[in-house]
Amino acid sequence: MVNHTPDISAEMEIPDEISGLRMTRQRQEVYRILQQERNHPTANDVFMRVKDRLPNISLATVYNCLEALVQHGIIRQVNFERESSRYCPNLSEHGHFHDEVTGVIHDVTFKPGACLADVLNLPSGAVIEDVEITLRGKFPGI
Amino acid sequence: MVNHTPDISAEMEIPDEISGLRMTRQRQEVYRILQQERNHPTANDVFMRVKDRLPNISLATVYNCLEALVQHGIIRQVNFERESSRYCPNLSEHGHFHDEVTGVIHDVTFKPGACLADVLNLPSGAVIEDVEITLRGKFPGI
DNA sequence: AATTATAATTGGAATTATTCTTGATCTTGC
DNA sequence: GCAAGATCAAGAATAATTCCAATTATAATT
Repeated sequence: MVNHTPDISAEMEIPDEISGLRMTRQRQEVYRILQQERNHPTANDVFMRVKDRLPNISLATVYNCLEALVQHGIIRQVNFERESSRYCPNLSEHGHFHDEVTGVIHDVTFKPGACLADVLNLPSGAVIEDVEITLRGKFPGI
Repeated sequence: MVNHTPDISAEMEIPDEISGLRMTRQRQEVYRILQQERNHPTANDVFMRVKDRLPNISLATVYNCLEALVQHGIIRQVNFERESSRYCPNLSEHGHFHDEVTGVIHDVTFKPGACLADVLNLPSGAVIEDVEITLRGKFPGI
């Protein structure tokens, strides 16, 4: 499996193709922003940021690019309640902790060796295609 | 804690008040439908069903009732991807398995004694207020 | 290199789920 | 019974997202 772990530089090279997806200029720039903004931006966040480099890009294109990247498994789409979808370049299996107070979203990794089936009574015979674990809470005290 | 486990009868009595929420006729009927329809209906599903008994009820009222019930911890709201919210009278901690083929949603219970913190690296100091676990997949073959 | 075919992008309109607003109606405490 | 407050109905408004038709870019073929 190819490793898409990012370089932080704004000028990082992005290949012409990733996982079979032709990386057009727009897709490159959208992807680049996700690599830089690790705070789970919404489509609109990406749109505003990307306009610095592609002033004529449209919001529809941002949605299209994000969808293409998601479809090809290059990024992940994350939903919290009914809020706008957020996007995440972290492909390793992980959940999210949503800080109610600050709105910040933290990635939550699995403990090594941990397996969901140890904790849940999965329907027998079911093949799990995707798992979404979302925690909501806060950091009390200071 | 009070046990709201339901009776299946369409004529089951619903008290005038639950958890401090005044149970108006509309709220009673909405709640009754959730007790009967254990398949995680959407607000619109509830709306269509409830019209049998309250022909003049509006969709906005169904939304209001559902929200009031959720706010008072009488039912739970469950979101899958960006689809319509669904509602669930099962208050015990559980997740959901969403069958991609049939669209059916199965409750997924925790194994006795299981604890999320055994599996996840929770952010230290975080107090978890709510957990949402959603699985998507299918039952292959017959 | 020109032509054709295919895919991507734009901008705006359309859609969908949900919330808001306003006035009417019901409930409850006095 | 009456005032205050809560709830309800109906439709308008909103927000996120998708759709659509026209244009542009890219790739494939001659």
